[in-house]
Amino acid sequence: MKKQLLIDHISRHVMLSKNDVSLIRSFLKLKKVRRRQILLEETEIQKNGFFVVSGCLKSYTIEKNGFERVVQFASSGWWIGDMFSLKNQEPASLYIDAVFDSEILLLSHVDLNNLYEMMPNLERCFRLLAENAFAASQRRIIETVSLTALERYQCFKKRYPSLFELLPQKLIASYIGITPEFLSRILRDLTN
Amino acid sequence: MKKQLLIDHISRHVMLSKNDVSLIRSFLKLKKVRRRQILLEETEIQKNGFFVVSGCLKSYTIEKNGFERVVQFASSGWWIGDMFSLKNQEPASLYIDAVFDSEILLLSHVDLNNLYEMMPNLERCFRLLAENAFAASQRRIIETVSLTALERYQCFKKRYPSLFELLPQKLIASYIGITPEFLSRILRDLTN
DNA sequence: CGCGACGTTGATTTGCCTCAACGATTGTGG
DNA sequence: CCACAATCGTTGAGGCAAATCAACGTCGCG
Repeated sequence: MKKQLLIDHISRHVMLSKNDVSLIRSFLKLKKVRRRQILLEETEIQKNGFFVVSGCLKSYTIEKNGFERVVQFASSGWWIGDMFSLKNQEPASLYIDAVFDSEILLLSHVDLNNLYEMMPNLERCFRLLAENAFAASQRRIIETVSLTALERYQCFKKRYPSLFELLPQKLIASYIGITPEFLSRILRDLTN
Repeated sequence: MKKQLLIDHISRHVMLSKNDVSLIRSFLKLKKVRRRQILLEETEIQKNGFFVVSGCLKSYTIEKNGFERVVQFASSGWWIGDMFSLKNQEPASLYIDAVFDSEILLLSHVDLNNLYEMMPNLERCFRLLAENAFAASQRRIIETVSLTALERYQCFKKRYPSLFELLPQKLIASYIGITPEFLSRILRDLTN
């Protein structure tokens, strides 16, 4: 069943009792979303964390000129959200929408905090997740400022091969911080 | 006493019993470091997390051309480290050194994990810290790619006013991802 | 004192963006 | 099922933000 994917995901980090498992399951809600469907908008307060079962979501900002700047992709087995908004229940600064038709699990901020009280193990799991996310994010900052556009492209391809195959070029360009036109030129020059 | 600063820091997030406090204190080691003293080098495995009591540390990478790229500053009351290395006991990809003469507290990876077993509260504290660090890091990625050099400079000044006053211009330039020469030009144009 | 680190400035180059136009593909409503 | 719109990738011309390289003044410090 769909919820099992999340249980497996958590179990990879910490041990869960049968009780824990059914408790967690009871708080999850499955949701199907269609391509381009928006799940979170800027200034909105994010109540639920999103865990992707199938398909793919992305978080992004919209700049003055209307340009979408992708912050993160999340395909099967990944969490996504606006951490500031979720944690502090403040207005979000990110948008989140579906890149393809997707299935996701919702876990509310309130329920998660209740689960922490009941299961110190779960708190450990989310500590580890946050630490990993932070480390990856630090690495991305370094890469963003110290690599060229081509190097960032190759880096993305190597690190997320499955995403790389599915995503339109345009979104990859946005993620690595260049315009679609310039990515197109890079690829042309690469194969001449 | 110096260790109290860290206790206060933790107490801002979670409640600690007297027992907890003395247990934590027993694991801390105070260390004085001099300006430019290196605390962590690339490929080294980081055993201790660093909590700054006074002075200022920075983490950075060194690029092919020898250029130092600052990833993070940490002044009084901040943690700093190579999260990947610390968590997984893998070779670090960052250097850490002292910007000024500093005093820091060392907390070993192993001791911290033992403390987690004894104090679920502490695990909560570090979950919150990691989540905050991740959120801040995400925000920095957005700013890095979507703001101009001048805007990033003003952003830094506003967000870290105390650091801003102390740090040499060169290091601020490195942090916001430009050359010292270009920052110099920006400032000249700003005050004409 | 003399050296090294820092900030400044000029000249030149370059990586990447902007704007505009054009096929190819996708998808969608009539 | 076709026609038309929307989206995507591509290409060209031109422009700008920021890097590079080199030279020079200044200051703090050993």
